[in-house]
Amino acid sequence: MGRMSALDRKSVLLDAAAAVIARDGVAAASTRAITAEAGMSLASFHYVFPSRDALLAEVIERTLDREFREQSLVAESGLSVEERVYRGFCASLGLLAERPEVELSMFELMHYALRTPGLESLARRQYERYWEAAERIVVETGVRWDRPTYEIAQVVVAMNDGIALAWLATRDTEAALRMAAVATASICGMAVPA
Amino acid sequence: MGRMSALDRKSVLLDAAAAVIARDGVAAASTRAITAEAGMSLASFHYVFPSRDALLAEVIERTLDREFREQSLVAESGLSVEERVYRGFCASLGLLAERPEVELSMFELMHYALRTPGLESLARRQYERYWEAAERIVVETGVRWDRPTYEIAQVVVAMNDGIALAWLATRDTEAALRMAAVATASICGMAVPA
DNA sequence: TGCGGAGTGGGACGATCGTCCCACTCCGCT
DNA sequence: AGCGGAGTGGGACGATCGTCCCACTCCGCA
Repeated sequence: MGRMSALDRKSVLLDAAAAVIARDGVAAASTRAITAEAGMSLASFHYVFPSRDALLAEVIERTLDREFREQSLVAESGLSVEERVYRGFCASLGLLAERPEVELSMFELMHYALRTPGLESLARRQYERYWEAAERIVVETGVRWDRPTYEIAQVVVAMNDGIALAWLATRDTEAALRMAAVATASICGMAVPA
Repeated sequence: MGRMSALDRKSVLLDAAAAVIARDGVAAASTRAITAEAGMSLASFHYVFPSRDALLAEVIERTLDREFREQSLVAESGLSVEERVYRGFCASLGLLAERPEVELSMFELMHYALRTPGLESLARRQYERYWEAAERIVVETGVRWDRPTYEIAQVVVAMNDGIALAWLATRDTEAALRMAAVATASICGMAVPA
């Protein structure tokens, strides 16, 4: 590994860690596995990060932040609310089917944070960011709702997570799509007709 | 540790493993930690189980089986469907608040199975048992539904999981109760009025 | 009352873990 | 051109992991 600034190295290590975690799980993301994935020596790790947990904390922030960024309720004009919400769930399912390991590692990271002393607050904060990101999407729809948008957002997140977990465990796409349809109806039941 | 049959020992070890996993997580459930919890020597472990993974597989079956056994939609007469479904979600939330570690370990075990070669099918099978158990409860309500009961059950499980995950991450009980209310309305929207 | 085998304890193996240390290299500045 | 410090590599530390082995105990049956 050639020379590079500590900042670049940090970024490379974070990417490598995310890759290892997605491929082999959090438990397999040892300092050695991460540096090997990044193609650098073991010493470089502690030159940039004080500890493995410090890196994992940053991985959690970075990974979970990227999660919802890729998603947005398709705001094509001419589509009904139901159509847009349903497409949103389907898009989420598409991402899931495309890269199951990534979504699985998302859950793992959350649980790792919940288990690790000093990182519990990180889990809480990240989940609240989930909610905020979802709320932003809910607001973007322009639909009027019969209750606060953040409540809608929380329900969307919960249903999305529940469906994702079910699919990860069973790989039953039909069931997931059915659940998405029910979730859509449930969400849209809270929309106030224009 | 005195003498006991291999079968008793197996049971004691399984209980000890479940306790360690609930308290400290799957990653901390080493053979040493488990045998120490059970108060027996390390050698006894491999006298009963061929490997750590073999024990964990049995822990998964045992633990997840117990999960839904404790739950049932309160079938008190004179209560509306909405009331019963909502109470069911609340009962689930009560269990969650009472022993968060147990529910957290449930998720962890599921993810461990999904990550471990040879145990993926176990995860799938266990989740399908989840569905079956939930369906049994749904059928017990005696309510008529506008679609197959197993579809209702799958939605119930997904919503329950989604709400549980949100609560574990944020410990926001108010939000969880709100989501339970929305989930209830969603479920009951699929009930056919008598 | 022996005796065989099921059950038990403690130690040891090699592998891997997170972390640390120190000698070395090489870029950027004077 | 030389020099200081940021950046790098490889090896080593103690701890812990899963698994194994062997000497030992003691119950149940002949």
